[in-house]
Amino acid sequence: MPPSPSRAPAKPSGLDCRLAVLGSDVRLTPHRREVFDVLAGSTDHPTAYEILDRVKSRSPHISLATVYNCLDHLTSAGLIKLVHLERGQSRYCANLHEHVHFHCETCGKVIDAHPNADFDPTKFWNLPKGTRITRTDLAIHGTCSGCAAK
Amino acid sequence: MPPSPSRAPAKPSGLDCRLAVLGSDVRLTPHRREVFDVLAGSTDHPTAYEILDRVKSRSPHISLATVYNCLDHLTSAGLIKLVHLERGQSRYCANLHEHVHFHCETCGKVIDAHPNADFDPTKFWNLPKGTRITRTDLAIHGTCSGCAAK
DNA sequence: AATGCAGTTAGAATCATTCTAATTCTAAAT
DNA sequence: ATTTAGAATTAGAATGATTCTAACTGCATT
Repeated sequence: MPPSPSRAPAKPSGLDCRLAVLGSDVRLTPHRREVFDVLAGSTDHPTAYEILDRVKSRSPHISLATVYNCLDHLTSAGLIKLVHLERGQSRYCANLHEHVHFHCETCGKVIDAHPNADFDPTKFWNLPKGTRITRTDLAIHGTCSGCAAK
Repeated sequence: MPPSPSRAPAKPSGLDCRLAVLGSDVRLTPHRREVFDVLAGSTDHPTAYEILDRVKSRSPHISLATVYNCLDHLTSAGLIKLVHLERGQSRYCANLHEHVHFHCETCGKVIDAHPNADFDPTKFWNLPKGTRITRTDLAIHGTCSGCAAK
């Protein structure tokens, strides 16, 4: 309904830009773009509701259902990642570099940690023969340096 | 306040047995024991609701709220583990050996995989100095050998 | 026996997410 | 330019998972 205000210049229309990643692709509609941009500009792993809040400043009429919709599309296209650290709300992350999530059990903060060496899960764990791995999610729980200092 | 810690050997009733693990302890009430036993006898990472179903054969009147209650107590005592692999229901696991979870995205099955080498997360990821780790959760997603064969 | 408190319960309440049906928009075909 | 089919979007309802509430039970200490 909100006919996007400022459409990108070159394209026939803002809708027709696609981004191919990992073999998949998504139509980057204005809302999907905004959701993606908001997430890409966040380092705090926001929830769907927090993303709604942030997108609202640009698209005041966007609905929560649309945010979920956009997030689902972006996730299945591999443009963002879904993170489950606790019960309750899912969190999202646009950092596509290989990384793991550190979750502070005291303040709830989630920090990305990047690898300093090659990590191959099959080196450490015995998976049944024939298993195919598509992705690994490592969550490290504990106390962040700030909370530990107190 | 669970009465006196100095309650020695002779157990006046089934309620009074405790199990100390990792510094924490729980009163193993009959329900908590049953919930624990059901989980310990399962290898499929059941949800709270599935656990309710299984406990019902022994305690037909147990309620879902009590199951959640027991699971929370057992979890915070370190007797069982909470597993988050997907949106939706949490799953529980009584395997306390170091292991990771393989999640088949096709059939939904969750398989425990055990280590064949020492795994030290700090060897691979740069965490801010001062971070304290209490536990790590590694989820490996993919296709299990059965599904991959098809 | 009286008291106090943890454990238990059913059901209500809440929270997160998904679904539904109506509507709007886009892209391709006329 | 118009039509058309299908995708996107919406508000609100519905569902599902979990937590909360208030009442009740039963053990354990007084």
